[in-house]
Amino acid sequence: MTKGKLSDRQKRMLEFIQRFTSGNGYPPSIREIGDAADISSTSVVNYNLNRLVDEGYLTRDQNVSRGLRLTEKLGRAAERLTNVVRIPLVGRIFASEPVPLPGTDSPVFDAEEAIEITRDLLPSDDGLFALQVKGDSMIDAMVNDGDIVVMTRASEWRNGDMVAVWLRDREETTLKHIYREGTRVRLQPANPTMRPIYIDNPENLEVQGKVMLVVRQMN
Amino acid sequence: MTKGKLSDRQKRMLEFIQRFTSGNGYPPSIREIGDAADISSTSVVNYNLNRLVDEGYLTRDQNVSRGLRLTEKLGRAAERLTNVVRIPLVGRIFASEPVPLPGTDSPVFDAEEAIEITRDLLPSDDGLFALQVKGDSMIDAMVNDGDIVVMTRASEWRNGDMVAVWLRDREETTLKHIYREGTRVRLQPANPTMRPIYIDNPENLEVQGKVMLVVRQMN
DNA sequence: CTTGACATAGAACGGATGTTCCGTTAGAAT
DNA sequence: ATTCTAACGGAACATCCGTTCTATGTCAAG
Repeated sequence: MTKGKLSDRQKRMLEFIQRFTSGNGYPPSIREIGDAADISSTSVVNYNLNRLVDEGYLTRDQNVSRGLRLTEKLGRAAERLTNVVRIPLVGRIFASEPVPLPGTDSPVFDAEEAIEITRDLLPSDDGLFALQVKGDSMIDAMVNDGDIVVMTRASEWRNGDMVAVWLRDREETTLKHIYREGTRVRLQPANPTMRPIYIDNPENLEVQGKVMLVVRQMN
Repeated sequence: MTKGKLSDRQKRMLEFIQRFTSGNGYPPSIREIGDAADISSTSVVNYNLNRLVDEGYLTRDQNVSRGLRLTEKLGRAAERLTNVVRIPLVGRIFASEPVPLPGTDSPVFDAEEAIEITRDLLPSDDGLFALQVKGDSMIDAMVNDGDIVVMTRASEWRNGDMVAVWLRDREETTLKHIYREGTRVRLQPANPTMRPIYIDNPENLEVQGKVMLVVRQMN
């Protein structure tokens, strides 16, 4: 075999490994590969698997059944797998109520509802939760009824962040860009035609989360 | 065990199976699960695996080493792989120019720039392309500068759809909800506080795509 | 108390699966 | 012709790994 080129057998093997793995959720055994690629001897399969390792298409774990995985050179299965973040949809967000926060207890698989977001849309990937906006009260934040807002629980914020805040005196939740200006805080609507709110008493301000992403689905 | 609830052991097992599988590319063996979940007996691991099958968290293949896979209830590797749609980012959208449409020639994977979206956010999955909004001119559609709009090329539309239209007489692109009303067409801004536009002459109206999804990333 | 369902532990069994060894063939180089 | 190497086939071997069986403890129902 010329270096860098694959024989027909090896191509069939790779193809089968890809198909089998994505179909079954686990890789094929040596004998299963042999059957699929018309190779009667397990040693030959083993031999060619090692060639494929040499060429950088596979990695193998010694003495482990089905202990192979495709490298990035081919299907980026493992990569894509981690490219999706599962975010629990913990509730709805109204203007008239504080943001419902997720319990710290709930592991991922207890969440009844969740949405999946590709990681490249998000800067970080933990402490995330999602809320569905109910009502038209967030239109000054350019957020519609039905939109899904993905937030981090982090209570620290930097100038310009869009945050969900609970205003104690007004008893109101809003989404605004937040800026510290000397002793007071400016809450700036995303809609540039609308006026900011100024908060002089920090007691009235409760930052409940930082908005990372807004998703709007048309039906 | 109460039906529908998981014991601590079972949670540990699931968590380990997830971690192991995504880390190694193949599922763990019964004994590996036992070691990780502090279970000395393989039969107990087997027993609890079957319970997890009963609860719908797993499927198993008989007499196959590492023959496990997580079900959709958790998020399955192979499924997640196909659960991502790659959408070409074909350009930017201005108010002052028609929507740039993707060439029919370019296959998905040749696109230099693309975004990946999980399929459950989208009703269909072909003929999709994405545009980044430039400028504040779409704020009446509740769409901000920098937002990404995912559209279908389909030129047919139904009442209530949000579409990208090119208005010939005004030489302007806008995003509006569209309604047929007798002989004329009503273009309704998403922002409920704003007034609709009425188009009497259908010649002036060119529907360039149907908006399926709007994504806003905060930096 | 007795019973039965449930969860667990340990051990043994046997099939599934990776590994190794030996022999053969084909082609290229010397 | 001889030699070397890559590739292959078959079989035996060792062990990895799923399955099964028996025994034990718990707890609520009868």
